[in-house]
Amino acid sequence: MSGDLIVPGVGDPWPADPEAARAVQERLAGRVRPEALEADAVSVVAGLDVTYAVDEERLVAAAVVMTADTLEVVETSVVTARPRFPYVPGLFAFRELPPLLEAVDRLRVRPDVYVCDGYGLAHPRRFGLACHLGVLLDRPALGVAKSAFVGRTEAPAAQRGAWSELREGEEVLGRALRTREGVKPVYVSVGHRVDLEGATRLVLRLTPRYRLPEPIRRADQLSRGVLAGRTASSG
DNA sequence: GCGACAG
DNA sequence: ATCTTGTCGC
Repeated sequence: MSGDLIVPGVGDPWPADPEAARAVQERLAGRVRPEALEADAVSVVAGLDVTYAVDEERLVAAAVVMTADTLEVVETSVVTARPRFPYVPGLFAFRELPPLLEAVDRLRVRPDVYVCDGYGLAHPRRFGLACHLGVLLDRPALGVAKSAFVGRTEAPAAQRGAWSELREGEEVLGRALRTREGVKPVYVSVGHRVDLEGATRLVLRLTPRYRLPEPIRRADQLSRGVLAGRTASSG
């Protein structure tokens, strides 16, 4: 069932170059299965993020599990690794996925949704990091990016909650969502087993104060802290 | 061909 | 992404 999946690990294949990586994306893209997500019913989420060292010789992946209602941290995990793939726009899942999957694997609590820092379907081959992670785990996942990569969008209204479609021609790839009044929007897209409306509403639940979803912010802080040599803190 | 290009 | 403090504004 999973024998042909590209999963990191001893003996598992991993694309050696961009061409092979793109082929992997094109093949796995067919496995993405959007489905309705009842955002208000989500109780536990995991925010994922990766921080790089200056020279990019080392990277730190972090997973922060939080309750969706009170945004309390339930569990965290951190994995340090060396990148297995160069950074290429559209292919960074091949850099971040190995340590992220390891971090996810170490969690004892299974979150309802994985919130990724990057794109889902809003990707050149419709298979961004959120799709890749979601498909490999066959679990709900969505992507939240800080800038646009593919597609075009009109600026959403200034108030929090306003959004506009991110589209390429007639194809809707995601939404530019205003999570804070008057602040630059974030780009939300479907990863796996969620829909755009549900993803949008969940992201709004996770952004009561800052521009980025709290789980992603916490994962970012955690990975940065570890990379900087700071020990696990409680803040 | 040229520029732009998630993190 | 990363290098980096204070500062202006709601």
